[in-house]
Amino acid sequence: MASASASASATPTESRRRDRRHLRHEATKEEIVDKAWQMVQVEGLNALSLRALARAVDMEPQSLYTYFSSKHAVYDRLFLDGNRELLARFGQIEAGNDPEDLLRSIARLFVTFATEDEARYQLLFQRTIPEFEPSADSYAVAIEVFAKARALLEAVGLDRGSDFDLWTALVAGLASQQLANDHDGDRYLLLIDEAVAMFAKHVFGNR
Amino acid sequence: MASASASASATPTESRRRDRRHLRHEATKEEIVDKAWQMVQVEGLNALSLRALARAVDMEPQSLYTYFSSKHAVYDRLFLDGNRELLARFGQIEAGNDPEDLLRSIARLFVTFATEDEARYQLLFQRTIPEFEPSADSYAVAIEVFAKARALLEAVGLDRGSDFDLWTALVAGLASQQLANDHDGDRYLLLIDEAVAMFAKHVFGNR
DNA sequence: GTCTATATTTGGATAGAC
DNA sequence: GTCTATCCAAATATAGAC
Repeated sequence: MASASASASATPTESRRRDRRHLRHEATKEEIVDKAWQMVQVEGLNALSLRALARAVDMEPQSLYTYFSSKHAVYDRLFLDGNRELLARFGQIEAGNDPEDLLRSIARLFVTFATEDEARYQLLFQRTIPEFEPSADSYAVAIEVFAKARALLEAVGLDRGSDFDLWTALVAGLASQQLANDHDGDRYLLLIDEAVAMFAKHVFGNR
Repeated sequence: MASASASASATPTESRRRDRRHLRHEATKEEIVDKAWQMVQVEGLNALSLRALARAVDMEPQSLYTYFSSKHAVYDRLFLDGNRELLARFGQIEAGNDPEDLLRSIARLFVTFATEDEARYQLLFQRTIPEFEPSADSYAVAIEVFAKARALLEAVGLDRGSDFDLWTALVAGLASQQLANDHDGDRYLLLIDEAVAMFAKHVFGNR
C-alpha cells in the first residue's frame, strides 16, 4: 500500500534522496510562510505581493511558483496556519468546575489571539481579500475551530445555538473594537471580565 | 468677504457661468461617487480600481483626476459619505422615556447600517486598505458620529466610558458576526433584542 | 529547483493638445 | 474638462534553459 504513493522500483538510496529533497522543500516553504506572516503583519493583509515576498526570501519571484501555485495559495496556507494555531490554543483550555472561569479563559484566549495579529484576524474572520476563498481542506480546520468552541460552551451547559451566537458576538466585538479603536492599548481587554460576568449572569441567572 | 473667494472683478454673467460649471462639476463627481459605491459593494472594497471606475462612468481613466487627485481621495470621499449617512441616521433617533427602548433603537440602527453594505462597514470600522488614512475633514465627521453615539448613551444615564465601550463592543460584535458568518441571513439580527436586554439589565440592574 | 526571458494585465499617474 | 499619448511601476503567471 505504502509503495503505491511513489515509484514502486525505488532503491533505498533513491528513497532517502527523495526524503531529503522533500525535507528541504518543506523547509523552504516554511521560510516563505514565515516571511509572509511578517509582511502582512507589517504592511497589511492586502498589501502582500508575491514579488516582494520572493525578494524577501532571496528568490526570483517566479521561483515562488515551485512552492505556491498562486497568491491565493499563499493566503490559503496562512488561513490554514492561523486556524491550526487557534485550534491548538483552544485545545489547551481545560474545563474546570466553574462555568464562568471557563468562559473567561475562552474570551481571554480569543481576544488575545485577535489582538496579537490584526492581519491574521482579518484573514480568518473578515472577508477582506477580493476573490479569496479558502480551500476545502483549510476551511475544514476553520470548521473544527468552530466546533471546538461550541463544544466548550456545551460543556458548561450552553447548548442553545442562540447562546453560542450571542457569546461569539460579544467576544468578537471586544476583539474587533480593540483592534479598530485602541490598537496598541488595552481599553477593551480590560472589559473582558465584565463582559463575561454580564453574559454568565444572563445565561445562567443566579444559580 | 464673499467676493474674496473668487475673482473680484467678475461680471454677473461670468459669475453665473462659474456657478453652472461648478454645479456640473459636482454632479459628475456625485455620479463617480455613486458608481464607486456600487463597485465596492459588488467587487469588494479592496478591488476598486480607478480605471474600472472611470470606464464605468464612460470616461477615460485620466479624466478622473479632474475630480479626484488620487485613489485615496476617492476612498476618503466614501469614508466621509458613510460617516455622514450614519450621523444623519443617528440624528433621527429620538430619546423616549424608556432607556432600553433607546438602546434597542440604536442597536438596530447600527447593525442594519453595517449589514446593508459590508464594504462601507469595512471602510468605516476596519483598517483593511493598506496605507489609507482618512483626511482630517473626513475624520472629523467620524468623531462626530462617535460623540453622537456617546451623547445618546449619556441621555439614558450611561456616562461611564466603560459602559459605552462595552456597549459598542456588543453592537459591533453582532454586526461583524452577521457579516462574517451569516451574510445573507438574520441569525445575529434576531439576537439584537436579547443582547440589548442583557446589557440593560447589566448596567441598569433591576430598577 | 532556480534561473532568464517574456507574456500579459493592470495599476496609478502626468503632460499636453484641443 | 476631456481627450490622446505615454510613462512607469507593479502585478501574476508561463516557458524553457541550465
